[in-house]
Amino acid sequence: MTDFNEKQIEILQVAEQLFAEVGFDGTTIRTIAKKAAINIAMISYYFGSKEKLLEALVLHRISGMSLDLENLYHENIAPIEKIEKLIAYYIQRINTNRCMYQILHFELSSKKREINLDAFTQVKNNNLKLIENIIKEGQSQGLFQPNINVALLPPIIIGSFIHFHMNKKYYQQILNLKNDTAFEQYILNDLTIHIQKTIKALLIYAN
Amino acid sequence: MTDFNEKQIEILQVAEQLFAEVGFDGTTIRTIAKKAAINIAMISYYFGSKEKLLEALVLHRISGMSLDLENLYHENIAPIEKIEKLIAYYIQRINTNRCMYQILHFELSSKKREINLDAFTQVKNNNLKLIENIIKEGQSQGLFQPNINVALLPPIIIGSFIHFHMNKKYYQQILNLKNDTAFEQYILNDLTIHIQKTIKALLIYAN
Amino acid sequence: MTDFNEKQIEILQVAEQLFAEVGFDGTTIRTIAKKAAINIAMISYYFGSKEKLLEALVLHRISGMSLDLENLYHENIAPIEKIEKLIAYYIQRINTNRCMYQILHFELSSKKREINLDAFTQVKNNNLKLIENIIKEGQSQGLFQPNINVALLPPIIIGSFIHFHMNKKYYQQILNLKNDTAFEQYILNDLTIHIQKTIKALLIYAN
Amino acid sequence: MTDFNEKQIEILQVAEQLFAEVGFDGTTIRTIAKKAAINIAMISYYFGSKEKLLEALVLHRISGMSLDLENLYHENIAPIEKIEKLIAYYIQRINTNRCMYQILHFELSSKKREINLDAFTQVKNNNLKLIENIIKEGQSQGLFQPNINVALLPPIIIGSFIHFHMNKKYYQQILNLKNDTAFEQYILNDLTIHIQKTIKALLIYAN
DNA sequence: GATGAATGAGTGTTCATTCAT
DNA sequence: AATGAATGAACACTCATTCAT
Repeated sequence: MTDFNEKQIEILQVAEQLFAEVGFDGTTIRTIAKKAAINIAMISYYFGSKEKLLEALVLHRISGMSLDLENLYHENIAPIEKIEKLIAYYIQRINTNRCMYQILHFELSSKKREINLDAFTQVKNNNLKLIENIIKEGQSQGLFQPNINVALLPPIIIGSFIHFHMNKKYYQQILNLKNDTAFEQYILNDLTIHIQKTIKALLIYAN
Repeated sequence: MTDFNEKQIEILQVAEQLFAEVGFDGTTIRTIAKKAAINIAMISYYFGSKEKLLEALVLHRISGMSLDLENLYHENIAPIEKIEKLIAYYIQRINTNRCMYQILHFELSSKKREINLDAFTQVKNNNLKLIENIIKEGQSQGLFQPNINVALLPPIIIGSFIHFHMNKKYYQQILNLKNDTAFEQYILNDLTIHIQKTIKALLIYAN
Repeated sequence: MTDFNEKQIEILQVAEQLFAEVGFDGTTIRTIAKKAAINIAMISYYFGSKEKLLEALVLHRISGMSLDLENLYHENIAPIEKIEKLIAYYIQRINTNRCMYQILHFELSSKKREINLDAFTQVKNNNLKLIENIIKEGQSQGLFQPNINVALLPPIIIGSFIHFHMNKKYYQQILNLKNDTAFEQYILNDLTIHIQKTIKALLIYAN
Repeated sequence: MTDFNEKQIEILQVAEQLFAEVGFDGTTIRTIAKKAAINIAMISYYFGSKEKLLEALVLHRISGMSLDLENLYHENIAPIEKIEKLIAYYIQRINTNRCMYQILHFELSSKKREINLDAFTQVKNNNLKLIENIIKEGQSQGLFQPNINVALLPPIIIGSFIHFHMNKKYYQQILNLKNDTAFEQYILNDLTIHIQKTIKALLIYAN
């Protein structure tokens, strides 16, 4: 997948952080160059242009956003447990790739650039398929409700997480999370449990 | 609240759309000026600077984002119905203020500018309080589960919506929504119902 | 013709000299700005871009390159005298517009830029027509040879002058012209006479 | 004369064409390198710098621009015929070396670079000497006029040709020369005859 | 109160050249 | 001998802002 050298990787990492923190337009190649300790010309030299750097970055990182949980489906545990595991893993995965999600969120809604997001679509399809399979299994066993709109489950999981993280300062305040570690812990514990509970309730509860 | 003249309102409207579409950094005051058919110098003249325009915009629009549902609480209907009504109203309200949400989402996570978002915090607190009251009512009647993390309900509602809308193209494709109207309709019908169902299940279902 | 303000005229003059001396590509807008004592941004501001400055310059100056000798044709002197007067005036005119000729010579043969030279074509056509009329007059009076290729007369006049001027250093040396004044004088006297003599011989001499 | 290897020759050829077409400043070493299918570093490596490449090119090509017509002088034909032959040969020679003439024309008038053009001066002196000898022969036989400014004959020949070629598009249009071949043929026939006629008239006609 | 003209700082990019290999 | 990687300097241009009127 990666035919990037050490310096290129360094540039990609720095760019990812900056694009996430201050946006693509808010990031100058001089800032990237300084932070990555490379010459300004290197970005054009390596990637062609600032915009192509973004494209390269997205392509480079997007593959790692797929849920590689093929074996989860075949585990000998109840579907509800699979869902729990999946959500926990999903959230942890989003959390890891938070920067890229931030970048993509902006680019998806921006009418400014037209970057190729086919790879991202692929990832979303893969993840959706995985969820769908587990749901179907639970439905065939009569454990889950029949009328589940599977396509709208990722929005709940991802959306809740992203929104929670976007409003970090607010939630740190009202939930009395005094530092970043506490916030991170809250995500991996309370928020995860909350989302698990929510999805489980939706799957099981007959309305 | 508004001591803005006609031209200023026009600028704010144009700015809101552009900031939402291409971001703050991606928007030039020349673009705003051209679209609003005013002189370039007017933005600095009226608002002080581009950044202060953003602040003025946020302040100007944020008040309208509060859920004005004081009377809903006192309506003589079951708490579960109140929740349903609240969610429908909430989503419709977010949908109306979509541009501003987009802007705020970026600014909240951006480390670039330090704009005063106290008013937004206030709105969030108000909305949270409203939800909390209805939940408590339901709980006191033994209709809702006791252990509800109320603070995490808005993330589900807003987050799901925002994520759904951010990935508009993707969902239009997989849900076969052929135009913008169909997409809008899907939000106000299917997505709303889905979120209502999710929250209701969470409130009622004992895990 | 000119809707340029004082500063714009200044820029055009400086640009003309520099484009002629070191070429368009050899001239930087910084050099122009410094020499014209204006801000770098002014060139883009006034003319749009460096290339558009060139176009504006050509358009601005080209009209002055037409031979305004309508009355010469109606003067009551022999055609041969008209030719003499025309050549003297022509050379003096080219000499005055030397910079622009230099620029145009390069642009005409350059495959790099595609600037609109219709106005220049017009000028050439006008000048050619004027010469043609005088020649025809001389021919109808039996003074000039009948088979004159009129279109090839300007190349002799202009070409000789340009080539002479291009090789200024060389001709200064072999003709012992010790300074610029002497060189200029040689052009207006000896070279002019030489070209007049050449054209006259061609028109009169039967081969 | 040439101690250049195959690759160097290739570079020189490519450079000559590009310098003529888009100018020295308009040509990048990357373009040369790509067209000559060599590494970018090779130009500096072989020639020292881009500027030194130009000098090497001029030196390399300039020797071939001398009129090698020593035997013409001793041919047993009338001086006027010698002049005719010389002009035809001269024009054909200039036409062959057109690219180099273009380059030199720009460099001669450019105040940017200071390249050594002694070799070119030598060539011009040689050519002038040759013409001078033939003229003197004609004068001593009483065939040519006595007061001929020999130094101003090359400007007529070269200048006319160069100017004609510079304005290729214009003359193709007004002379109805539909393609490059027709244009080339016109040069070798009509233009050559025109210049021959002009010079002959000047030499013979008593004014 | 309102604006056209003007500006300095900063943008992404390209340049000829160098250097380690 | 030859080259891919790398670089500092310079490029044309755009930016938000200011100021005299």
